[in-house]
Amino acid sequence: MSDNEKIEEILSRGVVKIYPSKEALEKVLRSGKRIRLYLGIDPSNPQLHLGHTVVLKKLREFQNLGHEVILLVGDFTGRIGDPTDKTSMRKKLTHKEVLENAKTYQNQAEKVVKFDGKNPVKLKFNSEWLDKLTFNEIAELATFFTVQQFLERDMYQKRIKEGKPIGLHEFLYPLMQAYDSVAMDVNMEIGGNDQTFNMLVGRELVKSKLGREKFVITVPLLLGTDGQKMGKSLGNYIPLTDSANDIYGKIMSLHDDLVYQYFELCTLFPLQSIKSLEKELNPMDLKKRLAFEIVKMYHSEKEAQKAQKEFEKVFQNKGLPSNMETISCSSKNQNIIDLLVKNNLVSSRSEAKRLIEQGSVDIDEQTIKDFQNPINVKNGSVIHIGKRKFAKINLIG
RNA sequence: GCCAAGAUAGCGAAGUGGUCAAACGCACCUCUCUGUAAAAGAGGAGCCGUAAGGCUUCGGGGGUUCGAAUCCCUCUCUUGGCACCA
Repeated sequence: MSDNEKIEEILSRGVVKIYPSKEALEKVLRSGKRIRLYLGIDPSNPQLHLGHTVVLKKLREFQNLGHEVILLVGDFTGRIGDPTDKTSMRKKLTHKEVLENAKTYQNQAEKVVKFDGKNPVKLKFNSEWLDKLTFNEIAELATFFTVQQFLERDMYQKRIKEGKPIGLHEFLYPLMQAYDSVAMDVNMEIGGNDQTFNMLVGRELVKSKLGREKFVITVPLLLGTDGQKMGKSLGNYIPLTDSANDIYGKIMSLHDDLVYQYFELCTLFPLQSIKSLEKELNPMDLKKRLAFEIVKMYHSEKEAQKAQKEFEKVFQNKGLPSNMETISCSSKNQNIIDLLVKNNLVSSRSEAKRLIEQGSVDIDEQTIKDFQNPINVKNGSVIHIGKRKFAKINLIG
């Protein structure tokens, strides 16, 4: 692929919008100029999930082209709390916690961007300059914007309509984020679609203070595995720290019509190949391919193969997993409820009964229907609860 | 400081004296089916008890009542409006 083709792909794949325009940015990139760009990250939640990788991947592409990439830890802004997620008032992190979180973040992000070798990503903290600002300077920054400009933001409009509060400090947040761009003297910022407003405020400020352009690229927010907005309460995201088997399984639980999007946004698979695969394979096989690719990225090819075999074995062929928990019991005759509760396979006796009544507990392929009669177990018997819980019995004594 | 509204299960949100272990939606769990931990369909969802039944839950505490998520008092917190800002 020529550089120009690369640029074209970078500016179109997994991009929602480029400000001021794709053409303008393209021109700069083609000129061969090395630009400085950054991504801001939130240090209060260092647990990365697949959604975060979309923007990191974009960052990596620019890194590969030789541009200067900064990962900015928002240790200062984190204290204020981005109004974008209003519900959780963040607790103030200590400097030590911030450093630890940043490290955790870095360890996970390392799967996507490089922090070593030539042209490594630089890590910065915005408290470095935001801590030093005086009230005087803050007030001066504020003169560049009007209340109307800020109120135009959808979210605020919505809250006004609903009679919900808007904290004054929430107006300060975009301002601080904007100042980051000035302080680092960047040419570009990349962020999720939800950050558009904040990033554009930065663009304004760079224009006013430095008298030049700051480009902004917004990338799409990855939808959760169920096709809804990814969210904590929905339990529909995939943490990068998940085991290979879990990532594989969670991808397999993806809605069929999200598969292409995940390929596009989460893998390095060439778009053309995805399109042709889409025609060749049935949705399940295509999804398996996707799961494989993603596990490969965050674990290894070997792990991916293992995860795939395991999935086929356990879920497609209803077999037993290769590794399962072992529980010890001392007698052949067991009360099934006691056995489940004692070994923490279920959380309460009521739950155990419920599961048995629903026919979800098997021992050696035999469904347990009655929780009153004692059951017979052998050494090596396998208890299977629901879809995913397995335990092997180790008979002692 | 004053006035008002509100606090219900993981989240959102009904319920305004007994039929409320608490509707509904989302998430969750199970089963059936299948091409998958997909979709679809069916069911479940406090705890203890084989069961009958019992016990603990609707911000905290106290009260009224045969009986309270529901009424009263009080406290805490959230929010809106007003006032103060000499």
